[in-house]
Amino acid sequence: MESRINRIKKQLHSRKYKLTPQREATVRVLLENEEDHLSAEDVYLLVKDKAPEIGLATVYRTLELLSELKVVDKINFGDGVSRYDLRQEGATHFHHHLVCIECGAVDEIQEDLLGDVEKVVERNWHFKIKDHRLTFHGICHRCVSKHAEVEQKEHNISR
Amino acid sequence: MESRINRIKKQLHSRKYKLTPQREATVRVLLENEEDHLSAEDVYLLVKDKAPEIGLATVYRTLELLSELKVVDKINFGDGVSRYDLRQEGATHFHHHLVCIECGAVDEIQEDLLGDVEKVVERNWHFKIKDHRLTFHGICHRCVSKHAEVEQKEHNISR
DNA sequence: TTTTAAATTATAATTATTCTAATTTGACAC
DNA sequence: GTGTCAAATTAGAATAATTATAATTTAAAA
Repeated sequence: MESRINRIKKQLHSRKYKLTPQREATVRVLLENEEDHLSAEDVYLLVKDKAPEIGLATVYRTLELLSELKVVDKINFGDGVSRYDLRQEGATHFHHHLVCIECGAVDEIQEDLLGDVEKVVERNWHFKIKDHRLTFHGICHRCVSKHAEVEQKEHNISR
Repeated sequence: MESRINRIKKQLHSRKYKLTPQREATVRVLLENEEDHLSAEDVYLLVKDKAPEIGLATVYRTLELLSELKVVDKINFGDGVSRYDLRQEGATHFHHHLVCIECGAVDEIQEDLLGDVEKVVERNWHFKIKDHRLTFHGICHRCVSKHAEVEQKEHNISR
């Protein structure tokens, strides 16, 4: 964790930005909640525990800065809120998401599934791809197996 | 166009909704601007020409209703605005987008590029896919060729 | 035509995000 | 260590997008 923060600090410095306490607290919150998909408000509330004097505007500015540096990616899942997701260190592309329309869970796919598709797009549409957003909407593995259980029960009853 | 509206009317009726003049005007605007990616506000302004008494809230409600019916898809390209995009009749999935980071243009890809990827996701993640959102961010063919022109000019000068 | 649930309007309220102006601070030069 | 100053922060106001409310109107079935 410390080394990760140090590397982000260096990234900031190389672009003449400072790692202020507020920024550091924000980064720590993101690292500690790596698997979540926090909104600016969520981050703000969590950062307040570490640095109670921080303002919401600072959180927004910090998240925007981290987006610029490609430390986080900003994404919108269709509710009206932007969410911020840590990018894996060294990853050149944003990872993919599975959004469950039943329970609302958001799972991640770190594998790059789009290599072939991107080749086709670059060749056929003459479009130079810099990044992508890929989200699947459907039913997550937990809800799918919940359905299976229910069906099993119904089957038992009808015997 | 009329037949398309009639089919949408039937879709509404089959779910016990009415095709009010406001809704019809909204659908017409969407059909007339099929290649654009209009925000609710954009739609509102265009509908006002046809039906000046319409309110913005009605446009929002209508667009939400059309989303439910899968006549349009709601999408967000990262500016804070939701945009509404007509789905091709009979298409089971939303089409893909190319967003140019230089000129802001949004182009569409109607081809289904994700067939194979979706099979992999369903098999490996046990996720039942219902829909998807795929957007590429990069440089559109127009801007790419603009770059090429500039390079050509620079080359000519340096001769 | 009448009836009635559904839809609309105008406006207020809410929510997310950005801006502003005054103040504070991190980091470098001395 | 101290002074300096651009960069960053804060609090709060402003803006923009979207949704809710309550009174009124209307599409369409009987």
